[in-house]
Amino acid sequence: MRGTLTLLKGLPRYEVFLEEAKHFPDLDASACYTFLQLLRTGDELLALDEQVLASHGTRHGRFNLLMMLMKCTEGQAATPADLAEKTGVTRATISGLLDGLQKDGLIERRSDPQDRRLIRVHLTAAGQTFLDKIRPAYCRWFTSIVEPLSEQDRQQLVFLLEKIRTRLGELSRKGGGVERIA
Amino acid sequence: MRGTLTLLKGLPRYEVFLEEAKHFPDLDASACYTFLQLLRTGDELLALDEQVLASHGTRHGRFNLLMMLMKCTEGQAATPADLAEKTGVTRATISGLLDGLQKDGLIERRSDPQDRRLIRVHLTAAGQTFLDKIRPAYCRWFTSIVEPLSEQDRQQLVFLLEKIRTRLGELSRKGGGVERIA
DNA sequence: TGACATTGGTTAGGTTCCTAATAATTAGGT
DNA sequence: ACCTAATTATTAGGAACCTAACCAATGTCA
Repeated sequence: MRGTLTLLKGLPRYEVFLEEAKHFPDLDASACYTFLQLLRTGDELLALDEQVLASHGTRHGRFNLLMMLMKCTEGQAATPADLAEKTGVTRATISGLLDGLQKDGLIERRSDPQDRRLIRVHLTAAGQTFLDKIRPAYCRWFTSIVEPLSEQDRQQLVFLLEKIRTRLGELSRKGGGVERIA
Repeated sequence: MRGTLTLLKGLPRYEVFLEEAKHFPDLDASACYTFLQLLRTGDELLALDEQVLASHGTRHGRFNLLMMLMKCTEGQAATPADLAEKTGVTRATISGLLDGLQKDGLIERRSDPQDRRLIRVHLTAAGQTFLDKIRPAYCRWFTSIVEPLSEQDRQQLVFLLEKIRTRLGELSRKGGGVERIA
């Protein structure tokens, strides 16, 4: 959060492939263009999201974890393994994130008396306060992102992305999606 | 590249916000849903792309750098600063990436006799060979991603993403896009 | 009861990114 | 010419992720 106009990023390998597409007719130009646009949008969105979170003193990993903890208040408190599965990172990563959050007093680790292998992770009052402070601004930010899209645009976009995600799911179940298409 | 069915990832804070949207009517549910879908698709696409590159023995950073070097063959060879700007990472990161690529013999650093501060980065024959070997498979992979979309779908998707990216550009020029919207 | 695999959390070590500080070189102004 | 400012590449140190290896606690089953 220094430069503020960093993040022009944009054009890593994208344009290179686009140029390729002109010289090699066997390369499907529309596929190339669509993929690149998708990849680039995702990249820029993630980067800006990270930047927004950073401006509030947090990061992707920590924010996800806190949000997940807030959700899991009913019933037994979550264990690190639960959190790993739900946030999609490894248990080792959770350990590291919890260390940081605990040091900042946002979460607490309590060992489970029933099963002494388990750790129960609790959001502290400070953690809850922190989330309550951030969420309104975060909601405003993501609302402003999709603001230029009409209601119909949004439905269309969600529909198209759903198709892509379905495809991604198919491919990732195989060996990374490359060997499969021989 | 071990688990092959890793990458279920998916649902970090996304669902949590979706649930929020029900309880707080001031939270625009369609904006929320669209944003989350976009973020998640981007995340999954990037992750799978990384995995595909890894299966060919490379990674995002290195691949982008090599592709960029391949493009910049005409005229003076690129300097690390050029590459940093064009690939959208810092110069420090470029230094690290070049170290790795040089160790693997894919690039060469030559100092510029005119301006002795400058380093000229050259793709070696091995580097070119490496790229030539990877690109066809990479093209097949990304083609397969957008394959389920019709030509019209693709145009529509690119159009919508362009709108989003324009918005992202506007917001990132200000202070991360949050302070601006008071 | 005792071997044995399984499960949960952590640690160790590596990677890619970042920011900030550094040393070397060039450019500008007087 | 000389002092200062700007610019280049690099290093140092930190964060978030990963895989692999580890130990403790639990479950299983002869």
